[in-house]
Amino acid sequence: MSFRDEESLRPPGWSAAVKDLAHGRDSVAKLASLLQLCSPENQWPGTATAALLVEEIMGSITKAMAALDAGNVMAANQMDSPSSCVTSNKQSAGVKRKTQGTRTAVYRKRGNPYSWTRITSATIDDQHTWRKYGQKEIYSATYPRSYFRCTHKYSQGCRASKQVQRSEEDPALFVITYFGEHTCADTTKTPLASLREPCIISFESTNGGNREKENPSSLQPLKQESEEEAVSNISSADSQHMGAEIAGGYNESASGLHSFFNYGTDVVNFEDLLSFDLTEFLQD
DNA sequence: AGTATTTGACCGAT
DNA sequence: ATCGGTCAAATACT
Repeated sequence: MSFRDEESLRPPGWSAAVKDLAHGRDSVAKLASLLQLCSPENQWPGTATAALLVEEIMGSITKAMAALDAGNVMAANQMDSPSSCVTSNKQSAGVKRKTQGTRTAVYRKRGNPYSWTRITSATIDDQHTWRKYGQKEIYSATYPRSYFRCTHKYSQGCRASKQVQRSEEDPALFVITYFGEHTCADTTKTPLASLREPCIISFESTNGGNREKENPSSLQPLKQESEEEAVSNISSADSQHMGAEIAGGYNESASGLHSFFNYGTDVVNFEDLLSFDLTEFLQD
């Protein structure tokens, strides 16, 4: 589909809305930069709250832009015939595997700006059920990355997914990157909404980042949702130990539970997180 | 038996 | 050519 075709599908004011959101995003980025200037000595009591609010605003903008984009994609899909899900030429020539649909849309995830990252040292309950569909050794990364999709991807067409990877700086931490919004019926809380639980945003590096306990009620009881098992192949013995340790640690003390956003340079660059490619967004 | 996970292969993006 | 995201058969688990 050409850019012009997509443009004609957009509702009136679509571009203006995107531009306004982009402006808001820039403003939030500036505010985040100001907050970053607050050293531990000169922080005022509302620093943490302000940081949380900044993150929430950013999340809202992210979701709004994602929603606009999703609507655009839906419109685009409606223009495509069902036969667009065809086997690639290579595939039909190969015959090694069953046919797979085109992955044109799938690969948009690489560099996808509509994502948010969470770092946690324990299993957390984001109120969604996930199913692991892959694990990959990542070049220049010590630990493998695990891939999860929403359990209701096929039953309800939920497009949410997440990636879990052990932190390079602190192997006890897990970096969880969420993609897409849950549209499934069992959604009771979005990952961002869950951040309304006691939680802190850190604008510092991982090593020096502020951490705060997450609501213990958010622990995930389901095996399939445990992040420590998500990277189980790092070392099965280690992960088993870890799983027991986390479970036991929680019962005895919640001190081991930390959940925070980190937009520091070591893990997630805040600018990167906010760096929608507006040009691409408008033309994609 | 049904469901979830593991893991090698496939293939688009860079 | 390489990397990384996804698929799907095989396997494990309940």
